[in-house]
Amino acid sequence: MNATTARAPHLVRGDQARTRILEAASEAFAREGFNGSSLDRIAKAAGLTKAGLIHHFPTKLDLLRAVLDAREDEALVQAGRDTATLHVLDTLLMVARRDVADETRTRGFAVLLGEAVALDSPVADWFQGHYGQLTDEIASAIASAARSGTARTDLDADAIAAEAVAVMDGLQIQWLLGGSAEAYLERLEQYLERLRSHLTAVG
Amino acid sequence: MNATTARAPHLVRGDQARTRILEAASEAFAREGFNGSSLDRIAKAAGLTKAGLIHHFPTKLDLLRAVLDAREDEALVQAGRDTATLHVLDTLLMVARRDVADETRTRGFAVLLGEAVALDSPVADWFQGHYGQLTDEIASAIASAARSGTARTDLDADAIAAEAVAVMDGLQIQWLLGGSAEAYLERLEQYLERLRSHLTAVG
DNA sequence: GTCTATAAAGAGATAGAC
DNA sequence: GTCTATCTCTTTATAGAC
Repeated sequence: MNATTARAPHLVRGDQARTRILEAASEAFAREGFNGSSLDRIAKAAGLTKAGLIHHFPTKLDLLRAVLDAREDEALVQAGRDTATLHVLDTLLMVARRDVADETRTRGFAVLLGEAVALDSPVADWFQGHYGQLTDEIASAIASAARSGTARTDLDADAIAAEAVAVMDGLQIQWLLGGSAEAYLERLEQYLERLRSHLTAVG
Repeated sequence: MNATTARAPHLVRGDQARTRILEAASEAFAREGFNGSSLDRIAKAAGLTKAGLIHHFPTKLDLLRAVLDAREDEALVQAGRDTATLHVLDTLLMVARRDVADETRTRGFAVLLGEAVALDSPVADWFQGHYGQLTDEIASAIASAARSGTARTDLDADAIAAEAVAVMDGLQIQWLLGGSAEAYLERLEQYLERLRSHLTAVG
């Protein structure tokens, strides 16, 4: 799928420096953003010099793209997902719980998302793809549930999916800006419950 | 309230350079973010040199704070707001419409918000205050409506307010990342209608 | 694959003339 | 209030040794 996951498994083990760099970069982005961070500091944190880092990632943008690709939301993409029923809503809550458990990574991506909103961002397309995939997955699950009689049929699955993703993102911002993780999860759960009621109510 | 609005009206007219700088900075932040922009380019866009800019805003951080303070969400804060009834929901839609009408400014603030999520951001407190004021206003309106019998009493006004703000922010991100402004407004309206039904339904 | 050394450019901020 | 000139520091990236 991407550069990271496409690498043969037997090569991953020998790639310790690359992994250390990616982790250090993710932390740096969470602390200072992409534009605010420097290759020198990231390299030092990863335990090598800037020139050593450049050997693995020729430009700073290459490093950013590698960090993004290394994420890839497994929670929804990998096996175990249920893309045909309203259990997607449960999956969303699981994704949020994992985000809370790994605050640094989540903060890093939130910062990168913010920077990607800038007009000339070179990674806007990455986030567009990321969001498109997520909302499509949710929307198709809702539509599928409607077809199978588990949900009402008089609703706009795309709009509902976009709204659910929006609530996740918006509440996550509030959490990262100083709110509590508990409030984040509680409010998301409360919203999803209400959404489920709405989706299963008789039209 | 802040440095900008506190300035006496008769002085505003003589402050053309300051105004031009703030506008140029807002545009620059929307294009390249805070960390990605430079005082030199902002100054040139405002029609003066970097040293001339520094005369008005001693440091880059001073400039950022001035841009933030120059916003101040009038839509909810100024006269005309209705903080005691569920008309706050209509006000939220009006705020979104104004945001759509001034995309550059909205994008600039979305980018700055993203950068503020970074751990060591010096303006995180500004956004905390901004969000706190907005959600408090909405929450108190909902609570007030509940007391007066216009809304049910068995709900968590703070949670609902936070959720509404989250939907606005999340949908706004989707719009700015490449979605259409129409979808943003339609989906927000759809959510607010459903929320109103929920708030006024019998508990 | 990692290093030292260096280039080349750009950043924020200061000093002082006008 | 705006300018020119400069300082100082940091940045990304390259060259070439080991």
